[in-house]
Amino acid sequence: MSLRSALLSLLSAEPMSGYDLERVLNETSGYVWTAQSSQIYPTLRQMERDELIEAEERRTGDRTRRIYRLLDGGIAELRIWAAEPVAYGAERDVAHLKASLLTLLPLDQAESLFRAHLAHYRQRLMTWERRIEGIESGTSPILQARLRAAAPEYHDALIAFKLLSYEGSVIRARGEIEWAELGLARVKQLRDITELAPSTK
Amino acid sequence: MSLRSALLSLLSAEPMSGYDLERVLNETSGYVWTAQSSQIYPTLRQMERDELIEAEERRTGDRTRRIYRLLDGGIAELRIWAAEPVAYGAERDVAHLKASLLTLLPLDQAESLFRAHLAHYRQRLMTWERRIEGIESGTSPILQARLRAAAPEYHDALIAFKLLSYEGSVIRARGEIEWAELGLARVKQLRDITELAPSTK
DNA sequence: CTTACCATGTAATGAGTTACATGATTTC
DNA sequence: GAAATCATGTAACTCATTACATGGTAAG
Repeated sequence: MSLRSALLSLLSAEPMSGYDLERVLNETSGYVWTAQSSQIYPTLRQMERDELIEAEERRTGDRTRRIYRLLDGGIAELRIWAAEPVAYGAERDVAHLKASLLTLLPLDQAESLFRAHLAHYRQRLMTWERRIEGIESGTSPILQARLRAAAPEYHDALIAFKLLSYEGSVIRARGEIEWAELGLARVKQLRDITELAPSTK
Repeated sequence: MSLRSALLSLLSAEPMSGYDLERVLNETSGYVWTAQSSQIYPTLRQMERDELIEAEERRTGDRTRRIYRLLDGGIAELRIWAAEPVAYGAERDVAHLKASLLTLLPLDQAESLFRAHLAHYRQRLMTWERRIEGIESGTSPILQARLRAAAPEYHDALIAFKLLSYEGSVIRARGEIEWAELGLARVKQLRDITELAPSTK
């Protein structure tokens, strides 16, 4: 149900096509959820059948776009879902699993795992920080749409929670960077030990 | 392939049954991966067919246990998998997704989401910290098995990487706690604003 | 006129969850 | 002798990924 909620959430800002939703979900907004078109389009059709959303077909020459609009049922479902307590489940992380196997590998490969981890999350961190700036400076188009659609007394809350969402990603990215740096330090330590070992023996 | 690797990794410490593997994976070790028995047993059978592991059947009275032992092919596959770069994919988090929808809910419900988040990760944090103590004090049975199986010159690396794996979980839990506290602070702020609002109008 | 991007999907497969099934052994 | 826990699975289903299919429109 999470993808449905993510899509409904985006549609609560403004009506959009499946193509738009995919872009906002994956690129532009870098949301806390992602999906590919092959999952998005069927999900939209299903939500349409469930009367959560409604499509308006728009023609440009020979091509048809389906612009989806949120219905009352959709808002209701979104509210219900958001209010349900989170079912905290298993935490799985391939990078951390690999880290636990590093004793099987030469130290160089351990090092490159952490370097890649570091590079990845530094990149992510930059992305999220730029988004936060975008919200603070009012550049974010989806937030602008949201603010237009909402009564002024909700603007503070809208901005506060939107920021919070990205701040969560920032905190996480910082944690992963911290961990990767710890990993690199430990690899260095071990390298020093093994370099000393032959002479000690 | 991650579950296979997690299982192979545990079997590299010592031979175990499917039942043991489930317990170590989920409870005892609180590993960076989890799975239920319904997924573990078929996976073991498949790995047996692929000649990565080998089962020895043991009878206790009328009951049969299958004790799996790692084969050379299993170690090889584990090495290859660990050396492959991590395919960093989509990050999905239901709690963070819900947080982005909190404008739809009364502040009380926003608060309870963060409180639940806080409670959950405080619990987790305690678990991981206890495991780290267990490794440092040499109480962890699976680490003991690993150390028995490995040459002494690898002991430092074994402990260092095992610790690192848990430290990653600790860093993460701390981050989630930080985020939840930030969320609670923001809810409080908003509550103050909305309480003032009627008189301002 | 060709490349990039717009736009919507289907089909097959894989990974993981939920629910169910079955029975033995140990512990109190 | 009842309850907990040991022990191994099967079946149905959901969610997500990968690969494919198809064609239109806009920009250079």
